[in-house]
Amino acid sequence: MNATREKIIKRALELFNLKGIEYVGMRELAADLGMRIGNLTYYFPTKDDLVFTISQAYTESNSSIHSDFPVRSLYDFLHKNKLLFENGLKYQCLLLSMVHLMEQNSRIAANYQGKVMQNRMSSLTHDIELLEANEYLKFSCEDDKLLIISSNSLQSRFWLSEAVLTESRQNLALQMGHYLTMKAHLFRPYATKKGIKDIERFLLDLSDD
Amino acid sequence: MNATREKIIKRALELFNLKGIEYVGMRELAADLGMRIGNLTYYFPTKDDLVFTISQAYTESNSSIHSDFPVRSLYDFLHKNKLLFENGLKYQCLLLSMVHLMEQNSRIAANYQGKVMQNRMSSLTHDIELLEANEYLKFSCEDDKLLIISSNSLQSRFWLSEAVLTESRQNLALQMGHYLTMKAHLFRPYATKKGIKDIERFLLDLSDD
DNA sequence: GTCTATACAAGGATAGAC
DNA sequence: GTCTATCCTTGTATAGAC
Repeated sequence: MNATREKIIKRALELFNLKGIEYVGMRELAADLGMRIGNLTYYFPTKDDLVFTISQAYTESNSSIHSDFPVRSLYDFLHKNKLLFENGLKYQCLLLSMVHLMEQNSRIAANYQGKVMQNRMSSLTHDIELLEANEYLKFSCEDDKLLIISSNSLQSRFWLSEAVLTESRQNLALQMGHYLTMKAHLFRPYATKKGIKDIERFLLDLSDD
Repeated sequence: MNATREKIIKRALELFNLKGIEYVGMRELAADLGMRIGNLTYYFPTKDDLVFTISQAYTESNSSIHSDFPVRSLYDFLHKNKLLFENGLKYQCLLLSMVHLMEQNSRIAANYQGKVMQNRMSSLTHDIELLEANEYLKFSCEDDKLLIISSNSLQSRFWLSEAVLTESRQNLALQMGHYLTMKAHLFRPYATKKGIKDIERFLLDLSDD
């Protein structure tokens, strides 16, 4: 629990979120923290190490959300997604540079393509199948189920990227509600009566915020 | 119609698609073309100019598709989307760096946020409303329509990014069918009987390829 | 263990000789 | 139209002071 190290991580995340990982230089970050580059590289030998550390914090907080909020109803599922979206917003720099990080930062790539991606997919599949078993969702064929999982995954990963094309990096929080509504509507066609009630309750929550 | 200029554009697009715009240096491109950097900058003063030129070719080819293929049925719409996906694949480097280009390349940003984005949205809205009028689609509320437009837009922009996270940059063509199927399924819940027939015809086309 | 100073390589950009 | 030389910025590496 090194104080300087923690301060670097905290401030780096702030600047990365504000301007984008690629646009914050190590010298700039060091200057902002009132230290020299050499000192920064003492804590993080390379920029990739710093970004990897931040990415670990992100995946860990995501894991906590998954373990802390078991999905029993469609409402639970949508609510959990709201928490995941909020967490994504906190680490927006990672989601906005996902493709590049996976191609450039070998530690992130190895970690992500290893367990992170598998966990992500299996927990999503598990949730959907539980909602089907509990009669919140109903699929007319297996294809529908697989494709909703797939398009849900895409939407979760890239809503922030889409939002940046409309608004600036600084106003993303304002658009979150729209993309959560979109997610709810993705599931609506496959919802049972019970499921629709949950969706409407969730949408009501959103309009209250 | 300068031959050298055209050769540069052609080869740049190839290398950018292969490795990503950010990972192909001007020196590397020059060497590949058997010329010096200075000569390259004679034709394209900055890398941004080169990328902007490529982006113009992309938006122009997209516009042609829109004007050459008027949408009369849901099948037309899906087929047009297939052509747009194929064109996106040809210019994958742009779609894979969209967010960064919009934040970094001021000419692309100005152009895109000006007419390109408006055209994109208005032609999509126009198509959907025509399909509704011709009874291929039916929406129970206005919200459903707006949200399908929105999520369709997101899917079109980021299917390639999602594909890269699963496969390498080199094998994206293989995944296109999956994302076209996903698109068809996005519209399925809102399709009339007539619409469903079109969707099934389109899916049949896909499985033949 | 913590930090400064400095050097090196690579990439984009620019001026000017031919 | 082509090429050399040079500059600036960014990531990275290392020697050494305290």
